[in-house]
Amino acid sequence: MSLFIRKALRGWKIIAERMGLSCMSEKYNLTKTWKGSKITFIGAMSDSVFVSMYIRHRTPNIYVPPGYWGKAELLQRKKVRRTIMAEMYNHHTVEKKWQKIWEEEKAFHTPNDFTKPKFYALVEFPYPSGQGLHVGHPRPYTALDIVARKRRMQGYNVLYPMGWDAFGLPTENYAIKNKIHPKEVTKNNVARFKAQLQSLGYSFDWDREVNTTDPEYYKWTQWIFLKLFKAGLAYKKEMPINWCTSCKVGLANEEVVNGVCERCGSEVVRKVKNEWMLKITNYADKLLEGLNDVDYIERVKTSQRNWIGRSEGAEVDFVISGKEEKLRVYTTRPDTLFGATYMVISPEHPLIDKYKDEIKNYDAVIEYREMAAKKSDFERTELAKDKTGVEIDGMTAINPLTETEIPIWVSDYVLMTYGTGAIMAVPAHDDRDWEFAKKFKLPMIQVVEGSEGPVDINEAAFTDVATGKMINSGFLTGLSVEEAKEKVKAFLEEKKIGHRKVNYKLRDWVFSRQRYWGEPIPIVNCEKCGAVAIDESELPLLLPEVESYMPTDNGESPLAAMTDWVNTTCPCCGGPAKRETDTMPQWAGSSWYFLRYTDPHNTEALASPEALKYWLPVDWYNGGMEHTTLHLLYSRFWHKFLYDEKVVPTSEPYQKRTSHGMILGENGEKMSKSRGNVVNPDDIVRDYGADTLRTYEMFIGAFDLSASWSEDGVKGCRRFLERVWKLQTLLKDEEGYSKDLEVKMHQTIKKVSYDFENLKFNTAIAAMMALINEFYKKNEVTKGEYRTLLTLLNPVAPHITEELWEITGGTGRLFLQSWPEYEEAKTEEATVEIAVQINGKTKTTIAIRKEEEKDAVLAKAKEALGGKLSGNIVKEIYVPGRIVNIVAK
RNA sequence: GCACUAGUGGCGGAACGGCAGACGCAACGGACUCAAAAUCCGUCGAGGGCAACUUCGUGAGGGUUCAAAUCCCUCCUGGUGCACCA
Repeated sequence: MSLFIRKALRGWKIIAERMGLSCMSEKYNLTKTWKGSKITFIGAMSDSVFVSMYIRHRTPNIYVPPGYWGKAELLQRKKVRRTIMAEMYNHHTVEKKWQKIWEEEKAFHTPNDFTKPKFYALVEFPYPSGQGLHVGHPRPYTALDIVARKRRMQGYNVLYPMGWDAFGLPTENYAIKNKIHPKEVTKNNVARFKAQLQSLGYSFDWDREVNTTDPEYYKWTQWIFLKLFKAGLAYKKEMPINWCTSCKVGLANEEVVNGVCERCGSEVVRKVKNEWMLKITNYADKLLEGLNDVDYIERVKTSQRNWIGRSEGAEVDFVISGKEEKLRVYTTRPDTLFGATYMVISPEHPLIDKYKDEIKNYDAVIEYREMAAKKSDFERTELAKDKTGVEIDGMTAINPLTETEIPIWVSDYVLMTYGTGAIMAVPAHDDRDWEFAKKFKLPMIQVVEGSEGPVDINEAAFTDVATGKMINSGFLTGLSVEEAKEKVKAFLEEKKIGHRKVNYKLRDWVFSRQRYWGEPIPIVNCEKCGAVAIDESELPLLLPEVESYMPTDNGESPLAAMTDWVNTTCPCCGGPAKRETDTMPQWAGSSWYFLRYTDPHNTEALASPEALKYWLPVDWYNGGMEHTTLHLLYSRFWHKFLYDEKVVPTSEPYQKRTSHGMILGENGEKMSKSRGNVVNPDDIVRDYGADTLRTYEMFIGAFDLSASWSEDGVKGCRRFLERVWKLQTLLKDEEGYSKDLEVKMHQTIKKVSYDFENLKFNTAIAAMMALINEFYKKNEVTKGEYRTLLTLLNPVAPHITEELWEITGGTGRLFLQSWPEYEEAKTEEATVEIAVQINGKTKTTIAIRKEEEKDAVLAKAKEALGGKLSGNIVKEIYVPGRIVNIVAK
């Protein structure tokens, strides 16, 4: 920045201050800079007016040096003042004023009035990160704030709460790095987040604020864990887990993203550790069935179904040649059993060790196993194209149907964690087996043909289940695939060589974390009694104060170093015992927080039965797509468990689930510090106001799709609100709607009401913009029209509309008014303009009354077409009130 | 690879069987200004015509229909999720 610009900037700032105007950030002084030889210099500004000046670079008569600012000031002062007084909206004062009033009047306090109809709106509570609020946060919050405000106006008792999902790694990592207690870090972050959210004017009931790190809260998280433990759903298991080399914690499968740690991005390796597990798989069917009774967007249901991954198949036992031993496989295609030409077991399969003496190439097999173990799950699954494997020398199996001897291979494309860790390979009808067989030149037998006859299985595997017909399959030949599946399953069961089996992709939830900043697991390990639950009366089991939050290299939690805390007595036998030092994952606290909101200060229970009965289920839950298979599934699992335990009255926690799209940077990329495209909501609130930010984020595009930020778009929304503000100058004394705008008013009420409930906020706002354009066209607006507009807009822009309501003499508070009603009959024009088409191409339009008969309309249409109509009329179509189409040859 | 989702002016997006481009942004022209900003009025998919008008146009190609951006089939491209799940 040149000295000249800097001086000029200072000059404008002084002028602005003298005029009693706040000054805009320097950022905006520099946004528009060079334009040909000009510098576009935006100097001081009022709260809304950019008082700017083009200074022709190096042109003395236009360049105004600081000494001449006096003159400029005079010019500016007169004009700007006038504009501001008469027309301009000061968001600073108005927003502050109403936020204060709402707080004092406890405007959005939610009574537990069990006699009124309820509406429970929920947004995912944020993780209070050190970065503060992201511009993406307000999108879902504003959306449901709109719905909540509208529902209040419609007479519902609305619960719209907010809280903090505050346990978690980033806080702990920050604490370690900066030597501040995580508790302090959390406190600061929460304070900042709260202030930021409050500056946006949300109608959250802050009386019900919850925080997962509050002992009064996590007491109940621990209580639920004890219930799970007592029900046998929490168990400890020695198992290979995903181990993050950097965080030194075990991760749930769901937390591993592309083979690296979701949190830190470090490599994830397999490591055997004794971990707490939750048996979510016990609820797989219930979680699946429950989806039929809820109103989730299809995308979410599909994701959950795919994640649970239920498949119906059969387990089949293959006899190992010359032994009693049987090799059990799981298959979804038992119908293709006649085509099984070899078997594959996973490198970790116990059969290998059991028969080590008989496997002639044992060393080669072990070498292969070690190679596979080095690979992370990511590599093992990623190298899809290039199959690897070793044939077991000295061991074969017998196909139970064909009784032929087939080889057994070891390959890492078979996973020990799914099914039985062994498969029968049918290369003719499975893509993976086909690739493997091609590579190792293994035989293929076609047992299914298409409806058109045989297909060439040398080209690709034939996997069409719908049209396939069995061939070369003994007693199955001639059947359809579905028939064959049934028949072979029955056969297997009859001969006791196999049985029906349902399998799931879903795995149990790894619940342990070797971390400090989480809920302590309320278990005591006794040498005599094993893992014993502590007594409920001892809850909450407080997180002890520690010096160091550093994870230990041996994978123990930092809590392990606290010997005073660790050493205790067994609640069962009274002997010496040690406390569990692992903590719970962040997902624990967020799995039930919506229950606590219903009765957040209850000390006797996680919430009173009355409150739960009244408020549940959550009527509308909005959150990110990224939580569909983690948080959303976990919390449904906990809820279903609590339902079985008769703690909660509903089997599903959320009646309706919607998802919002991401807000991307101005360049269309994800916002991130490294890309330098982060927008801070504080800046937008300061420069344009909370109402503008809210309006903009709702107007930015379809709610469920991602959208790119645009500062010009923000200005457009600001302009809209200012036009609403300035409408006061056109206000007429008349009540009610003027005749010529009556239809438009009813249409707008209908559209906005519908759109707010259907996530179409962008078109709702567009409709209101169109409405005020009508007022401006007429150059007047009646009181009735204006008040309806303000009411419709209030959920989106609560501050400015409340102020205008007061200015224009509205009684009481706007947010307490009832939602405008429309009459269906009045949403339609008496006369409509319809298109007249010839052969589907629009030629002209005609105006008709909507009740006019088809013949009359057609006659009118033909008259309007005049000479354009030629040839023989074949057909005449009239869609009432829509279109006339004349088909002519 | 599989699943889901999307592809429409200079841009964000409307319309989701019935007049494509609502609404907003940007741009351009005009009014007001010494000037600029702000504001207000106007133009704004492409081609052709002095004009009234006309032809073409919703990723590509086919199809269904009186009528397709919208429904069906094949393909291309982007986004998201999952990933050798037998």
